[in-house]
Parts: sequence; structure tokens; C-alpha cells
Amino acid sequence: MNNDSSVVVALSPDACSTPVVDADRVAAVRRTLPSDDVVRELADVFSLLADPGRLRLMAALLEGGEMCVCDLAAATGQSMSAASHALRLLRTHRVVKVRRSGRMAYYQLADSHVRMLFDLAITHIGHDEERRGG
Amino acid sequence: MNNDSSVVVALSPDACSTPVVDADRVAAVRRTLPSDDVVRELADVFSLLADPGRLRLMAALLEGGEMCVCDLAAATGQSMSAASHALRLLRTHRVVKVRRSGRMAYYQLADSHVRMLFDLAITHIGHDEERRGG
DNA sequence: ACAACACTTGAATCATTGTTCATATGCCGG
DNA sequence: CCGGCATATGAACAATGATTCAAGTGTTGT
Repeated sequence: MNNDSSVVVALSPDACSTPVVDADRVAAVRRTLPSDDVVRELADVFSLLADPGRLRLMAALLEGGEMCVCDLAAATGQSMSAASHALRLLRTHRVVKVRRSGRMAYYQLADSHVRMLFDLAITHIGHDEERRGG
Repeated sequence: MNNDSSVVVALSPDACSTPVVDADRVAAVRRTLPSDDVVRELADVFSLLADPGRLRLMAALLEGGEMCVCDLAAATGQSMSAASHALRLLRTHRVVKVRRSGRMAYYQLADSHVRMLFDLAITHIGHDEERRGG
């Protein structure tokens, strides 16, 4: 069936370089896409998880519960400075929270989504390892 | 409830750069941490999700099912070149798969983990809309 | 054959980001 | 108060990566 509402490609003035095959589908998809803000925040969250150092930090907290910075640094194999920088990032994004006692800072995970994100991603790469024949 | 009074600073004989407060906990955590390879793969997966362009691409495929490159580019608001580069990355990481028909290339998601990763991350950033029951 | 088309790819550019070194802050014991 | 300690932070540097332009591949229609 042809779309009587004329397959007019309502391209913005500057985006006229992109041809469109199925204009209706494109329009429908555009409507359902998350807003730019949400997309940016999502990318932000995943960026936090996209670094081995931070990943180890989170895995350590997943297992160790609550730990101080120097122990976290030792457990994850990075310098205290690197660990502190990483924890700061995670802190500002509400992934971990800190409790201070004297000169120590004890960190723990702030919510439980991290564990699920981990498991899901592990499932994904496990799925990848499972395939045969290279 | 007091635990710090009994905390013995069990420094390893050769505590070079990183001091350790709770050596046992550190050792235990180290044992449970995923291997370097797994950590790297995890970071790799999350890196794919850490870009707005790719995120929009995946969200579009989540909604649109199977789409050609130019429609994906139009729907996600990027150039065809950018979309193609992004899709190539997603392809090599087995996140999307491609079907060719003539000069067209139709992409779709290769596994269902993406949707769960999305929902989990959206829950985390607190933009979870009330969509249960409807 | 030719040209237009859908897509891919390579190279260059530019921005982002992780790591390190050095220094700063605040707490504790003497 | 002072020195040592746990942590935090700033700036510089190097590496990674996204985007763009230009050119390349294979396909369809005339």
C-alpha cells in the first residue's frame, strides 16, 4: 500500500543529504526515541562502566561490601590517586557513596543496578564466547 | 558495633606504594575479581553503549526492527558515514547483524541483552517512566 | 557502457579521557 | 604544634575515539 500522505521527505533544511527509503518508519522511530537528554545520560552511565579500573572498583565493592580507598586501590591494582579519581567520578554519578571516619573514607555501592548491569553484560560476552568456529 | 578498635593494620612485609588496612579482605576480593580478559571485554561492551550515536542506533533498531542504513541515519540524526562507522563497530561486536539485498544493507539487533541493559540504565538514571500495566 | 545510488572505508582532525606527578587538605598521635 | 598518614585534587601528558571529507566497492536502471 502506498502512503497517500505523500512520501514527502520532511528533511530539515540542512539534513538534505540523507535520502530516506521508508519515511513513515523513520518518522515513527524518531517519535519513540528517547530525548537527547536521556540519551546523553544513558551514554554517561555506560561511560562509567566502560573503564577497566572503575569496573574492578565496582566488582570489588560488589564483593567486599564497604572498603577504604587504599584497600580498594590494592585490590584493584591501581595507584591510590587513580582510585581516588575514579571513585570521585563514580561518586558524582551516584554509583557509589562514601562514609568518612577520621582520615579514612569508606566506599560502597549506592544502588543495586550495577550488579544487574554486570550480570547482563557478562551474559552477553558469555554468549559471544559460546559460539564455535572462531 | 565497634570494629575499628580491633582493626590490625596487617601490612605486608613489602608494602611499597600502597598501604593496606585490611589485608585479608583485600586478598579475598582479589580472588573473586574477574580476570583481566573478562574485565577488558566488559569494558568493551559498555564502551559500545557509551556513545549517543550508537545508543540512538540501538534504540531505533529496538523499535524499528530491521532498517537500512540511510533510514537509520535519518532516524538517529547523523550522517550516513557516521552511521556506517558506528554500525560497523556494533557488527564486529556481534550487537547487530546485517542482511544484504542488492545495494541495500538491512540491520537488526543480534541479541536481546541490549533491551535489558537499556531498561536497567534508564532505571538507574531515574527516568523510568510508569509503563507497567500499559 | 555509463551514471546514479546505497553503502563502506581510510585518513585527518579534533575532542575526550585515563594516568601520573606534585601538591593540598584534614585527621591522628606524640 | 608538628610530622606522618589517608585521601583529594590540579595540571600536564598521552592515548583513545568520534566525526568528517573524500574516495572506493558493488548494484541497479537507462
